[in-house]
Amino acid sequence: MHHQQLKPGEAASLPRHLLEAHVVALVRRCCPGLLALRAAHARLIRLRLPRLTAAFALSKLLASSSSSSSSCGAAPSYARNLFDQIPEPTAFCYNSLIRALSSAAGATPAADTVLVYRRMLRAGSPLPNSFTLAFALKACSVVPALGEGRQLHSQAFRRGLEPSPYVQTGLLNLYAKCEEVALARTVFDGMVGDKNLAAWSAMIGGYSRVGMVNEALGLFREMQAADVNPDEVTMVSVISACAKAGALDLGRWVHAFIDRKGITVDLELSTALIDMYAKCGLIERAKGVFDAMAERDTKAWSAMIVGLAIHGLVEVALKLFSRMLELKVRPNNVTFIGVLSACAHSGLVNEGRRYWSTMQELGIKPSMENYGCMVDLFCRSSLLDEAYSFVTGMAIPPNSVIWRTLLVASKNSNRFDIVQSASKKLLELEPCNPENYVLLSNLYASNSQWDRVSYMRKKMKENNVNVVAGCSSIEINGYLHKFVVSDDSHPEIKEIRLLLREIADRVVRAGHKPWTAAVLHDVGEEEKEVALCEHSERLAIAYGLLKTKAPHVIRVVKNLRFCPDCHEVAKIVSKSYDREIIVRDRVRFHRFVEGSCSCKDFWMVHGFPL
DNA sequence: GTAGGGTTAG
Repeated sequence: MHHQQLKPGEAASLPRHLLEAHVVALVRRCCPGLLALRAAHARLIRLRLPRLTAAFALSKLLASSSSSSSSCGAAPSYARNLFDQIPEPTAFCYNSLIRALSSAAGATPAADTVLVYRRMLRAGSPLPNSFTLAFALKACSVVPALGEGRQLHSQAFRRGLEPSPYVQTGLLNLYAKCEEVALARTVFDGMVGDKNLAAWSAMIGGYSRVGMVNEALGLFREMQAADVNPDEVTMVSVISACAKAGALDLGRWVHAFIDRKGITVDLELSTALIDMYAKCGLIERAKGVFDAMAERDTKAWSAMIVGLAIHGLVEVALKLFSRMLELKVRPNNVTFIGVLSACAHSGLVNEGRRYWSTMQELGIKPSMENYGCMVDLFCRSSLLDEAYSFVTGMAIPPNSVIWRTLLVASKNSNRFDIVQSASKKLLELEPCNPENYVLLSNLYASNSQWDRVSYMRKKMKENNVNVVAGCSSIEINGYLHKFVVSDDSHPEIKEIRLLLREIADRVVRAGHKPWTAAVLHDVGEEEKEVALCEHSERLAIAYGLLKTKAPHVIRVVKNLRFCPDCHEVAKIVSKSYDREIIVRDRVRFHRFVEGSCSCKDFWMVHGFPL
C-alpha cells in the first residue's frame, strides 16, 4: 500500500501492520532535519491513527529525531516532547530519548541522561538494556562527564550488561575522552573475544589525546599485527599522535601508509593531516592538503589558520580568514584563536580589537583561549593597564595561563604592582605547578634577588613540587632520540660533548655572553655556563649537527619553552655551520636560518620567554 | 534504530 493513498478517514479501518508500514515509510522519507520531522508529525496527527499505531508512530519519529543523521540542533527538546506523549514508553523509546540528549548542543547531556536513566529505573519497567547504556555512555563522552559515566559503569556491572561489546566500547571511549587512559586500558584488556576496530581506534585516540604518543603508535602497530585493518577514523588518531610528537618523518610515513592502503582521506582526516604538517613544521605541505580538499568545514579552515599563525605567517592567516568569511563558512572560537594569536604575534593591536568585536557580532562566546589571545595582544604591545583591566573584567575567572602572560609582561615593563598581584593569583591557582616556580625564580634571579629565589625554593619544598625536566627529541633515520638536561645516557654522548665544546667556542667568538639567569640554581657563573650547555635542546641540536649533513634540516621538538640562551646559540649555530634549524617548543615554531629566527625574537621580551 | 575521529591562547 502506498502512503500517499492513505486519507485521514481510512486509518481506523486498516489492519495494524499496514498502518505501521505506512508510518515507517513516511518517517523514513522525511529524514533528515527537524522541519521535515515536524511536517511528518503533523501529517500523522491528521491521519487520526488508532492508539497503538499512534504510539508506534511517535516512537519512530523519536528515533528519527535522535539519529545522528538527523543532525537537527533542537532535537533534544523535540525528542522530549515526543517522548512525553507516549503513554507507555518501551525501552526503544527511552533509548531514543537518551540518544537525542547526547546530540544536544550547549546543553548538559550527561546530567540529563542520568535523570532519564533514573526515571526509567523508577518506572520499574522497561529495564535498561545494552542500547540504553551504550547511548547513555556516549552522552557522557561528549562532555565528558567522568562522574556520571562511572555511575553508568556500575549500573552496567550490576545489570550484567558489561559484557556487551557496545557497552564495552562505550566505557572505553568514555574513559579515553576523560583522559583516564589507565581505566580505558583496563576495559580494553578485559574485552572478551576479538577486539573490534572501534575499540582499537578509541584506545589509540585516548593515548594520543593525553600525549602518550609512543603508546598510541605502539598500539597502532599491535593492531596491524592482530590483522585488524585501520580505517580513516583510526588514522585520524594516529596522525594526531604524530602531530603531538612533532614526528615529521613518522607522520610522512603514516600519510604514505594511508595512500598505500587506499584509506579514504575524508574531511576529518584531511584536517588531521593539515594539523600534523603544521605542527611538524611543514606548513607548505599543510597548505597543499588544504588546497586539495574538495570541501572544507569550519574545523578545516580553523586548523589551517591556526597552523599559519603558529608559523608566524600572519598576513597569510588573516587573508585566509577573510576568504573564509567570503565563502560564508561560519568561524568558531577556535578560528578566532588563530586570528587573534596571529594579530598578537605581530603586534596588530587595533586589528585584534576589531576581530574581537567581529567575534561578538557573530555571537561567538569567547573561550578562555580567546581571552588569553587578547591579553597576549595587549601585553606584547606593552598596554599593561589595558591588559590588566581586560583580565579583571573577564566574564569567566582567568586561569593560570592568563596570569602568567600578565606576570611576564608586567615584569618586562617594570610594572611591579601588576607583578605582585599576578604572581599572588598564580600561586593561589596553581601552588603545585613547577613551571610557576621556575618562572618566578628566573624573574627574581634576573634582578639578583637571591633571597626571593631561595624563598621560592623553600616554597617548592613545602608544596612538594618537582621541576619537570626539559626534554628535546630529534628523529634520525626514523628513530626518535630523546635528550634531557645533563643527560649522559646517550651512546654517542662523548662525540656530542666534543661538538658542544666546539659550539661553545664559536658562540664566544661570535660575541655572545651566556645568559646565565636562565639557570635556576644559585651557583657560580662558570657552573651555570656548563649547565646551559647541557640543556636538552642544545644536546639535540648538536646531535642533529653530528648525524646529518646540509641541506638536511635539523628538526627538534621540546616539551617546554625554548631556553632564551639556547635560542641565541641556535641563531649563531645556524649561521656558523650554515644549517637550517627548526625547533618546535611547547608553544610555537622557531626557524633559524643564517643567524636569525622566524619568531623575530618577539616571544622573548628582555630575555624572558613569553 | 546499537560503538570510534580532527582544530584550542602562553
